[in-house]
Amino acid sequence: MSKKQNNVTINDVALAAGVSKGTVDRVLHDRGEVSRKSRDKVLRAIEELGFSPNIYASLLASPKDRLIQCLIPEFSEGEFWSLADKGIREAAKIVSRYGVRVETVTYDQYDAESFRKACSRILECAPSGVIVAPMFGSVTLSFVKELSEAGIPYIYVDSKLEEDGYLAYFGMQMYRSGYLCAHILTDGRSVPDTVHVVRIARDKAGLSDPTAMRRAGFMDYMSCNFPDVRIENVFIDPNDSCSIDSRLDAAFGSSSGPKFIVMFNSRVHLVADYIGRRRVRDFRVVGFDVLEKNLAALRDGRVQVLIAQHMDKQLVAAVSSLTDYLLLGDKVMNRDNYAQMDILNICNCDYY
Amino acid sequence: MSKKQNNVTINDVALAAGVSKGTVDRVLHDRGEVSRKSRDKVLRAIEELGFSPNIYASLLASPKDRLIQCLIPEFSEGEFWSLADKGIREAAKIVSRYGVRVETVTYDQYDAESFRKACSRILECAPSGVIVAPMFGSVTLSFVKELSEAGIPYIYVDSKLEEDGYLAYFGMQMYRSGYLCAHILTDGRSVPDTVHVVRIARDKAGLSDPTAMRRAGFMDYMSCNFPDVRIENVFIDPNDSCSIDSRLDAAFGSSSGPKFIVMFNSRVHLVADYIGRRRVRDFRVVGFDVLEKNLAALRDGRVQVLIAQHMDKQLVAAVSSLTDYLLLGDKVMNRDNYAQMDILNICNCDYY
DNA sequence: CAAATTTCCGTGCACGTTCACGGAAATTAA
DNA sequence: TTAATTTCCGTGAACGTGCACGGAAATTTG
Repeated sequence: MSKKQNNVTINDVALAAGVSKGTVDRVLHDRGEVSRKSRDKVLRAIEELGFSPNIYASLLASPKDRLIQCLIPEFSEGEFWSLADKGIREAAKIVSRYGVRVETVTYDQYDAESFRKACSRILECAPSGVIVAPMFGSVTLSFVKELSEAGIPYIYVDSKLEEDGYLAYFGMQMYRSGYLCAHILTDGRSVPDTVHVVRIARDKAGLSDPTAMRRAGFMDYMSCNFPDVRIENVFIDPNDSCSIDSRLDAAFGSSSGPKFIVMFNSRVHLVADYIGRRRVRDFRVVGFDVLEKNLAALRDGRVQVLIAQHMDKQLVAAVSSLTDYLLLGDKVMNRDNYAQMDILNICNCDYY
Repeated sequence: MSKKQNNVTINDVALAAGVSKGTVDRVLHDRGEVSRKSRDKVLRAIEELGFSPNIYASLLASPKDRLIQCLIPEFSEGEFWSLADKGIREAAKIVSRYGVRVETVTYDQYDAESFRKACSRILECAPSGVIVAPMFGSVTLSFVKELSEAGIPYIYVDSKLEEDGYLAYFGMQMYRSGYLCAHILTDGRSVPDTVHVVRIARDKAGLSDPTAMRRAGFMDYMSCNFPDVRIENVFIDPNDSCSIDSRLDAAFGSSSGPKFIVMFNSRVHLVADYIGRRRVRDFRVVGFDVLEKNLAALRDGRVQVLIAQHMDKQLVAAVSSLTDYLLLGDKVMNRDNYAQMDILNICNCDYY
């Protein structure tokens, strides 16, 4: 463990180029006031000596107050987005060592106006970087446009828009996850005539359904591999809790054969509860996301498989990437980071 | 993005405690030569002011040449341990920004003497930290003992020993993985009378078999859930390539029913090749690890499921953790980091 | 050619730690 | 009491970069 390592400093470069360190610094940061000739000499010297700046000295000398703001939907304890917040808080602890603060800003995912307001609050704060889980396309577009103009880098999580200004994306491939869901539901089994897709979501017009692509992947797999199986959608209003039983009774009541059920959002535990209450037998349920309630259902056999992404880890990764970018400047990161699709069953879920 | 953030410096502490910064520094690093009274005053001042040292200044002022050495088995391109090396190289790139160098040191995993030599080479280098994939228990024990005495922290990967000096562990839970393997092989299917466990490994005495616990988990699941199914071991010498066909012919040749096959190390592609050559039909093969050859077999249906761990990510995590520890000093890390057991099938393997 | 302006560049302090050095204060020995 | 130790502590120079300041050199203007 000897001393020193990269001896070549800004001073060495200055010496080699026959200028002062001030000039080298100006070249390094592209802030002008340097003649062509000096610039070339400095650039050549940097190249020859293999100089790369000492990040510690650099960070020490420019102690900016850095703030990362994360814009995600509101959540209650145990809900899907609380996992994201857990990741954010974890990341906050880590990057605080580097002098970076992290804040969570939430909005009502069913209210575009609330999203808009959260956006403008963030723009007022003028943070060093932003992480956003977008729900409203057009609002998001104008938001990230303003961020770009203010020179604030941003990262998408959960889903992303078809534009090109983002620094990185962390999320699942929704279509593939639906395809996988269908495979897991059916592979190696005798599939009943009807498969039920339970859809518990507020059905407001104009909202882009984040699970639409997932449903598409599911349908494609089924129509390709089981063209004769009927896919029956069961729509349920999440606000009307007593409608769950009646709607599911109506859907399942008639037949007594095996029931194959899938759900595309994180609320499969509601179906599991129904199964528990009604003592349903001979069923196969595949759902998404590792909420506590879903895990409980997995453990006692009311759900067979959960397809999960590590939402918390994704946010840790997003915050860490953004921090790296903020501190180290260049993008060592991948731009698109697709979350792993984890397959959880009763056997491996305790080790997730 | 205003300036400055944590104004309280070592000087403020010194002022508040009525001593000099030198004394504060001595207290901070526990290097003695401080009276009880001064020590208490400093400690109280730190507490009151909520002082925490600026890591950049700290790192700048103590430019040690830090080296992490990683001790893993030798490998050829595409083999299991080359994935680990890939992770090491990736991590090396990341942590080089922090002035930390990373080296891979390899040994012959079938030759204890080679392992011993690699250990003493590392001890000579006196690196700042070590990551070790242990294969020989007793040699490893004396190795880590010497590391401890030299004050060199070490991290286990892949497997760990029953001792208490390690900084962290990154690896799979072997027993659980065998249990999961059995579940995946059988769940929801009609299981044949005989299940084949193909064991391709050099069978030298005195070597601890890293897959022994995995096999135990598998056997426990089977004897619990399918007590009547016979588990037939098929031993094959990896050096004698032509023995593969004859041994497997002997094992499978007689019956014509469905064949259930598992392997506990990463060489399931050898069985897949046999299946391809012999055009075996009606089989279910479950194996481990995402080698390129295994993935190819998964893609064209010669293997149904692979249970995988992200060996590369694990090593990235291990190197990063060790770097954090080396640079930041305290252990923000978890001690035991159990790798996720990923279930790969033909449907999701391309997105791994 | 001198003065005014612009372009360019060197100097030196600041950032907050680490640590060697030397010396003051306290303790012990003579 | 003085000298010799030992214990304890303050001082100040690094570490390498960022940036403000002021001034020299080059250019333009009158």
